[in-house]
This record gives sequence, structure tokens and C-alpha cells, in this order.
Amino acid sequence: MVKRRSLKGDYCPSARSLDVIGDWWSLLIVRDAFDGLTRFSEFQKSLGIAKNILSERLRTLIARGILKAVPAANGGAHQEYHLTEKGRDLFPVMVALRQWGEQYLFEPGEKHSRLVDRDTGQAVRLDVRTEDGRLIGPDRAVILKVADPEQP
Amino acid sequence: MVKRRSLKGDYCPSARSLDVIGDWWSLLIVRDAFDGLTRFSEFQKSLGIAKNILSERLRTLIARGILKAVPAANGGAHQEYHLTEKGRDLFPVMVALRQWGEQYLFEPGEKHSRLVDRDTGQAVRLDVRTEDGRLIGPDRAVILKVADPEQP
DNA sequence: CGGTATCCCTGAAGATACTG
DNA sequence: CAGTATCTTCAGGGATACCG
Repeated sequence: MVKRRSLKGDYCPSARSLDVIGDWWSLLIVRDAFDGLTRFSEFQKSLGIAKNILSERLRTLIARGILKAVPAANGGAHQEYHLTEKGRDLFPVMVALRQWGEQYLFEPGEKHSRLVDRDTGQAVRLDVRTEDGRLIGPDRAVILKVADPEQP
Repeated sequence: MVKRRSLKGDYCPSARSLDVIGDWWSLLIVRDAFDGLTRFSEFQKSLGIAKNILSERLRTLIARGILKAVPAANGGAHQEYHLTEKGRDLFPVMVALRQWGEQYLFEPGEKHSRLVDRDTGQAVRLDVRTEDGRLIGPDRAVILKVADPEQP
């Protein structure tokens, strides 16, 4: 999917983001990249994805500037796939998804992985705030439409 | 998509979230709901989605507890679709997507909609922090794997 | 190991017509 | 207006075989 009508022209940044990373596999690959995976086989094993699909997804993610291919760190012959800065900046998206999932998609006693500060072990959280730091909910936010200068 | 292998069993909350809302249309519908849309025709017009597809998506979102169908507010005969609390809690996800899109998917001068505090007009931001409020980046976070008590 | 090249198949989405 | 019912299309993805 993600194809039938590109949202490139949409003025809503969320829609454009979904256009770029809103497909099934891409975000899972990114998640694994955050998780430290770098090699083709690692992704494949982790995701259980067909090789041709993985190959194409990696290519797309590179084309979109989210991953970059780099030579093996240890001098090996293989490629490695690393997040670019653009890719790393998806961190809040991943954390937001994680946080929501933790809250709603696990049974009370059910175990799940946790995201913590590697230095202090503290849980990691994410909140929406105004510029001066006040917490804000959806009811207090409003979308400011921007008129299209091109359109009549 | 979203089907071939359900990630229900995955211990990664992000993966489960993607399993539930990671499909193309669902998040766009949720976005529109945040945007204040409530009626079938409003969603259809906004998204340009086929009616049968919209119908099915709304049903799925209701089944998943993200939307709820309520009688028309003004006493009209039609249905309205409102976000549940679970749905509203997707707010950080939407803001995170928006923020990333704003940063990377628009040309320098290109206009886009903005999310602001409705009272003060201040821009809305989102950051990942530790519990005691320190900003944290992907390099400082680590995923704590949780062993499966069921699995040998 | 790290892919590319094919073939096939399913199911999600579109179009359209119809109903209360 | 707010859907449901069908039919059809098509591309994303799985499987497999092959290659440097």
C-alpha cells in the first residue's frame, strides 16, 4: 500500500511522515536499527522477512535518507546498515509507539521489554509540552491550517 | 497487510502498536479525528477513501477501542465517531510523526500546518526524557529485554 | 554470507451499484 | 446522508532458486 495517492502534496506533516515511514516493515526495520542491528542477516532473522523484501526495504530506507550503508566496522567484507541522523530523529516516534503499546496492548501481568536510560536505568518517558514546558493534551492543542500559496 | 504474522506475541511494545495502528489508513483516520472530524462523510471527503474501506476501517478502529460510535450530538439521526481515551492517548504518536515530518519532509520555504496550544498559541513540542526530566537521545537509551516466562 | 531474479498468490483497496 | 454488497484489479509480499 502506501501508494495509491502519495501525500506529498499534503500540508499535514503527519500525513507526509506516514507516506514515508507508514508502511508495515519500514518502522520495524528502524526499530531493529535502534536496537543495534546492522547486518542483513540480523534484520532478516529478527523480522522473519523474505530476503527480497528486506533487500528492497533497505534500499528504500537508504534512498529516503533514513539508513545509510557503511562498510563493515571490523574490516569485514559485508555491509552494515546504520541509522542516519534523520533516522535517529525517529526516536520519539518509536518511543511514543512503545509507550502507547505498553499502556494498552499488554495484559496486566504480561512481560514486555522496557526502554531505560543506559546510565541510570531510569525509565524513559515522552510528553507533549508547550515551548515553556507545560504539559498539554489533545484537547488543548489545535491545528493551525496554513493556506496554500499556490492554490487559487 | 499487517497480517501475515501477527506480532501479538512480540514482547516489543512498539511492534504491537504497529500491529494495531500501523496500517496506512488507520492513523490517518485518527489524525482526522484529532482534527475534530466526526462524521462518515467528513472522513471520506478528507481522505478520499472508498466508502466500503472507510466503513471497514471505522469498524476495526471501534473494535480496537480507539474510536467509539456515538449518536449525533445535535439530536440528528446520524452517527458520530469519537476518539476514546485509548485513542486520545495516541496523541504523542501523532505529535512525534508531525514533528519529524516538519523537520525533514518540507522544503525550507514550504508551508505546513502547525500544532499550537489553543490558549497561548505556543508551538507544541515533544521530547524524550528520563523520569527525572533529563533529555535523552537514542544513544543513551537501551532496551531491556524481558525473558519470556513461558518459553523454555 | 549477502544479496538478486522470478514466479506466484493473496488480500487490501478501488469502483460501482444499491438500500434505509 | 450513511452506509452495505459485489466485483475486479493490482501490487506487496512469500517462496524458491541462483550468484559473487
